[in-house]
Amino acid sequence: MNQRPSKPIPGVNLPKTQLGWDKFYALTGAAEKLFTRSSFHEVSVSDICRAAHTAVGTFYIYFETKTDLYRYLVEDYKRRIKQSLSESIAPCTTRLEREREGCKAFVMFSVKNPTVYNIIWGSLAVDKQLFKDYYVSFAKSYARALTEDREELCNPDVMTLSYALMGISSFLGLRAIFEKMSEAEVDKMLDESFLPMIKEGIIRMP
Amino acid sequence: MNQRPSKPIPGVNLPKTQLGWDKFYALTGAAEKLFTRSSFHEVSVSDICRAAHTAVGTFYIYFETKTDLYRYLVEDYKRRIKQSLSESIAPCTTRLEREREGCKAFVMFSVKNPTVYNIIWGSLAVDKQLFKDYYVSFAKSYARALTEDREELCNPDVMTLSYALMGISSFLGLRAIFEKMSEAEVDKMLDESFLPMIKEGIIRMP
DNA sequence: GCGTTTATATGAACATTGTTCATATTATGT
DNA sequence: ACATAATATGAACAATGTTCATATAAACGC
Repeated sequence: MNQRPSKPIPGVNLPKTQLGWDKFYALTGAAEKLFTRSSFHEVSVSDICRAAHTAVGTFYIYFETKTDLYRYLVEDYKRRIKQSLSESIAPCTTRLEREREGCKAFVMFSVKNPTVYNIIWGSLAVDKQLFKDYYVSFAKSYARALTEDREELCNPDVMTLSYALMGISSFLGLRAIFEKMSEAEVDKMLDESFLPMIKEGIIRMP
Repeated sequence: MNQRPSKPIPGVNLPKTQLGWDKFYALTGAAEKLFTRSSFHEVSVSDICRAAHTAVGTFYIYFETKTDLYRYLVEDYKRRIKQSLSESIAPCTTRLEREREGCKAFVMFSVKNPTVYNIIWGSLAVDKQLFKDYYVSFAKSYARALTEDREELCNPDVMTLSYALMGISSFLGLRAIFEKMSEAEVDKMLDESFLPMIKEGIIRMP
């Protein structure tokens, strides 16, 4: 389930024994769970340690600050989102299908991991550069993918399209969380509203 | 410049004398300035009070908690954004124009007040309910407005449209901040990419 | 004007937080 | 089996959000 980080993360000291990894994942898992219900400043380090059955000192072996644990969660979510997207898009053959399945993957990921918004958008309050890098890099790879399917697009401005599509997915995911949507409801929203929107537009022209 | 809140805000005790209002705006003004550079958790109540030349006790006359001051700032941005939107949309006669001018108003507001993302999205790291209330109420009023122009829409699902359009505006605003766009560049993006998108869609259908 | 009440100002004091540290225990390599 | 590195622990510290008793200023009735 948990995948060990490949590249080093500033402020995070990765364990070197199995016992260490157990404690490490106990801490990150407990933190993620606590952040789902409460916000960053409502969760204390001792809350996290109590939930993970560790002492406070152990926390500071692996994370230099409480913020660094948060930074680790950002990187981990980024990896998981990209993986979920590439897996769901893989079998698709048209851009339309890729947009539908990509949007669905993101929305369902959001429903299953509502904390993703706290982590990604909340990164604005932690490290603005981290936040900007996240979306700029996401937009670039999105634009690259759209360029490959450019003959299937109405408009050649793939960068604006990328931001618009990221915005749509992000806010539909937000709504899905707010309304605790089931997968069937998400499918319905995508088929009855999202697909018509990207196929025909929003405003009916005479 | 400052406009006194009309409706009561939970956790905020509005002043009843001129001296009170002076201190109140000194506190909110200092806080907004401090939150532009640092995040909610990095700014202490004593930082705010020092910048506003008030004692800590005075802070707690007007705000029950530090979070309640933040809540006031969110409400103030909401009011300013809604005002900017309604002013820019007022002269429009079609839904298409309203979407263009509404989107432009939001993007230009973002460019002129980049802190808006720190405050609104940062509210996730402060009070999740505050964040949810902001977007749920925004979506509702957006959907209400779309319903009035329903004969001009391709699709009757105004709630999904609201979230999608909020997403597009939000992310185009984000891009405009990242790339420090000028008003001319924003106009170009809206005319060459945003308008075609909502008029004809994104995927070219056979 | 004067007296009373309400509103506001103040910073020391308190409880809780993020963080550090000295010390004890466990794992690893030879 | 031993030495070294890695990990575990919770009491102690500095800083934070908040409260409170006390002092000053404004508002109001007469």
